Amino acid sequence: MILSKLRCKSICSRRRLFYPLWEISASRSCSSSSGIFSHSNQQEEEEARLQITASMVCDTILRRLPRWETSILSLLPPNSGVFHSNCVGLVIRRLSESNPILSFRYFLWLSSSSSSSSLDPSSAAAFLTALTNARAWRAAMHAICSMKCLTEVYIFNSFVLHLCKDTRALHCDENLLHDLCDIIESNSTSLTLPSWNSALSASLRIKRPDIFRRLYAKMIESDTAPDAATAGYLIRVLCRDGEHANAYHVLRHVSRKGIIPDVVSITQLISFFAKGKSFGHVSGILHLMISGGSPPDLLTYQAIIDALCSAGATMVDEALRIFRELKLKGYSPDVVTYTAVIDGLCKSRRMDEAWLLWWEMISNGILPNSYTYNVIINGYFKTGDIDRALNLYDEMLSKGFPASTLSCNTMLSGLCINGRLAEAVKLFDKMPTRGIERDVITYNTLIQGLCEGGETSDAVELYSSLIAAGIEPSISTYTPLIFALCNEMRATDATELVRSMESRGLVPLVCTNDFVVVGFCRLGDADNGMAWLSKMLRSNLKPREETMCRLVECLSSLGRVDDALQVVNKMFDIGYGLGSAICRVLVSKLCGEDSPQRASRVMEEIMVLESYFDAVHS
DNA sequence: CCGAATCACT
Repeated sequence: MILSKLRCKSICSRRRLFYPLWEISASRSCSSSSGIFSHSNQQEEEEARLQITASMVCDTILRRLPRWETSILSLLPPNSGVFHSNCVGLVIRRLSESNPILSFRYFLWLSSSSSSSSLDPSSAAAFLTALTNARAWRAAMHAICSMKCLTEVYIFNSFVLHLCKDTRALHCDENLLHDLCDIIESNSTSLTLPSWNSALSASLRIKRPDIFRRLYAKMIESDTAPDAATAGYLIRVLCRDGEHANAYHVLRHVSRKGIIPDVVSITQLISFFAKGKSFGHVSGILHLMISGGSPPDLLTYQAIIDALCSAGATMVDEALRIFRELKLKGYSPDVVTYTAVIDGLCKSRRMDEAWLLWWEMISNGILPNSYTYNVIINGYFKTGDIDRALNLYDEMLSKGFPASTLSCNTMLSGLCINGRLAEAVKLFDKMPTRGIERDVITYNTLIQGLCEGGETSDAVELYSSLIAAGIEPSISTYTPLIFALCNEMRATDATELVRSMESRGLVPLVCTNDFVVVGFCRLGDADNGMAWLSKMLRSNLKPREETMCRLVECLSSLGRVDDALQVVNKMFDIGYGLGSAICRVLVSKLCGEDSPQRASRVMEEIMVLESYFDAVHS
């Protein structure tokens, strides 16, 4: 509060306070030479007088009289030397020792009341050091800006280092680092490598890639050679901005010079490539780390194992291989590693192996946490082992892991897929009374359960309460509802929901369109079926073969042979064949009509197209 | 003292 007022005031009256560097050094050398040799009485008296004045100034300020700024001038006439650089230096140093904030207030007063005072380099250094130690960052930055020539390089570096370590301050005042960046950019004083790195790391911590880039550009411009830490930060900022390819290039580039960034940064990059299943890149980076003498750590392997486990059942064995290798190499997998592997096994429905690993983990002294419980409960539910799932859920609660939105979601889905709808609904109803928030997944899970259990109207009602609860629906909210409505001869209601989706900016799944087409066929509404099919084709969506067959069937049963043939043509365009069942329906339809010529023409056409299709595919 | 993991999605 006080500081911000002072800041405003000083911005209005920013004056040149200090002599250029050469003047200061000239006056210093002059006084020191006169100190050794002919020390005249006059000079001694002058110095004594300045010391007395300085003491008076300090006393006045430290007594904290409410308006010391005015009292000083009434106490001390200008010829007392109150603005003399020696006096100013003495005051600044004494105040800096006892109360840095008062020293800053004095500094501001000085700049607004005298245009001719100066601060010698050692006083300026003491002043800045005191402000730095007091974490008075704004004050220190203001002082640095006022002193056009920076005192000592190491003082500025120490200021930057300390400021950049103070993450809390950087978070509280979002512009702090930005303004520091301004100072660094406008200053010719170059920073040392550790200071550059700490500033880069700070801009990463407060999530300001823009500042990072400015700092990095200035660093390169100032000819400071980056080191491994710099490269690590650069890789991190590129990963954060989604420029993984560039991050990879940086890694390759610096590694050729023998620089290997820190494991954390490289792990972020590996994690990205692993999630994208670019395992070639992953192994390349691993080799680079090992040959560079900076071997991957547990979290690096964990990222790879996790990606392999999420990549599908075929990759789980590879994850297991790495997991075993990791243990042989002497790493101790932690609860996260075990959870990832157990999850992979659960997702591949290999519950026996998952259970073995669960016990291996416990016998290694690692206790399952809420994540571990959730993945294994989910696994047992998926494989239909409801009792074990329920037992483990109770065990989890008894171990002190509270029920959460996520664990309830797991339970809901487990109960639903095992046909225990009533219990799922009961759990859903109890959630708010137990203080557990329901999220979009909670609703989606139960909506899907109700739809699959034939309780479509309850599901639609649940959808309304989701909207009423102010929760934003997702694609998975609508998909099962639309599917169920189409199955239950309510295709028109389903299209209503498709429109709601689109009005919310949600793009329906391709199969959702298929459902709608089939839904209209069920109703015998071939016009709407055709309309939705052509909408799909216009949007470049590929309908399923089954969907198109249904429409052909529907059209022919209505006697609309021309339309049916049009759909058949589209099917051939896409590359679908024509099932013999559809052929029979079409032909019998045509033969049943009173135009045998047309029937034979159509048959011919079908045969030509079929043979064309076979030719293309053989 | 860092950078990790679990639920829904036909």
